[in-house]
Amino acid sequence: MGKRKIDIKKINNKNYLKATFSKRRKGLFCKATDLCCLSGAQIAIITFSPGNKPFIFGHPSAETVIDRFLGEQASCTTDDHDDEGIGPVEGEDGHEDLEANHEEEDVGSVDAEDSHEDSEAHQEEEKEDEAGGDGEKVSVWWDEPIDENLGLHELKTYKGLLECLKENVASKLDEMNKREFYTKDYLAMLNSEIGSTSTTCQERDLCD
Amino acid sequence: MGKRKIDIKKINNKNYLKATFSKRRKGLFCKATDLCCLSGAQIAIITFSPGNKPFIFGHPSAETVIDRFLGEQASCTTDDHDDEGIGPVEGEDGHEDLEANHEEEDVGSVDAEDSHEDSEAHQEEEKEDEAGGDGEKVSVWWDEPIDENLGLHELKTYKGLLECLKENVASKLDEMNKREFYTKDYLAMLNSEIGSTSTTCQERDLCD
DNA sequence: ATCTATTTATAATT
DNA sequence: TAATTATAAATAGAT
Repeated sequence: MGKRKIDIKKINNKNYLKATFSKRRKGLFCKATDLCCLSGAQIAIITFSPGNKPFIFGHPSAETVIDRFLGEQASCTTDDHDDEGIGPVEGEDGHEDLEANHEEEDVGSVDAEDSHEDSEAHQEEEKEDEAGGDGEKVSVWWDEPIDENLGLHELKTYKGLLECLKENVASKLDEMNKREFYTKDYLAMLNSEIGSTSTTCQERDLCD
Repeated sequence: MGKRKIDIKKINNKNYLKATFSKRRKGLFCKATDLCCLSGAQIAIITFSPGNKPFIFGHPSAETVIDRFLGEQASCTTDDHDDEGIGPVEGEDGHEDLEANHEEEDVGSVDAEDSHEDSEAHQEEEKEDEAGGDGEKVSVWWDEPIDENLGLHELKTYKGLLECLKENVASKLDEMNKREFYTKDYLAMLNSEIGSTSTTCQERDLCD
């Protein structure tokens, strides 16, 4: 998908690696967003970059999906998970299916494509190298100031994101309620304000 | 990317929904595979289809990546995770970064694109609908019979997958060792045979 | 499931 | 590091 076909093998040039990872991770998250919006599927993507920084995508939230996964795994493994009942499904792919579920869950992919942040929230090895620019941060897009350089298009997108957020928050609270989730001060943050009405994240074209 | 541009909004037609989810999930996993192979990133993707069936992708394995994520979250949340210390990183995106890491981790994305299986392994609602064909299953591609309609190309791919598998299995065992993982009878299955040598999943073009 | 017509994603380049 | 552009890929619609 570029000016030239490339072999899918490890990139060694660091700059190229960095550029490629960035572009493709964005593309991957966009694809996930599209898939969520189109099908209403719940998706979580956890990536650790070559630099070992986490990039997370989730609808309705990464935790929700992960927990559901771990929960099902656990219930398959023993009878109730206790500590680390991680299970079978593996680094594979190649299932095929899809059922019904019209009505029930709508979409609402929450992710903010272009915002730069600085990294942190990790205790391991971190060695700055080169190609300065933006680090990253495990923070949330809705905390970012809005103004900046938002065009009409971005504003529509932002609106869509907020609608998705509302939906996600509602679902998350529901989830937390049911499973007595403890997500740090996440709850406190979300407690502030939220309605829980309609749905469908239609205006959401981060992937242009 | 089709004969016509479509709006990214909830699909209601069940057949179309099913077809679209299948195609796009495959595309998503392919993208993830490529990204893993190109950058050596660790990626886990958990999806619950509209029919609430799980489709998992992981390199080196979904559990490895999830566990790492939860571990880091936990260590950020309190000081050491105890039970469910899920944390902050949310349904967002928009980080930017990438470090060095030449040498260290090679790629080895294990997933089998085109293999059909039947679903099961879930206790919830399951209603067969229409558009017969392949159901799905939380089984593993390497259990599938090989012969079928494999062309030269597929065989090369398969070879690559097996190499990746070997690598992943080695890493998984290592992981299990370190963390006393209990993964159902997965262990038993893997115990059968495995070397642990080289690496790099070069022949891996499931995404044609 | 296969097959195109098109739309997207993205490798190179600036 | 953010554009631009030429191409390779992904996929919507149809078979």
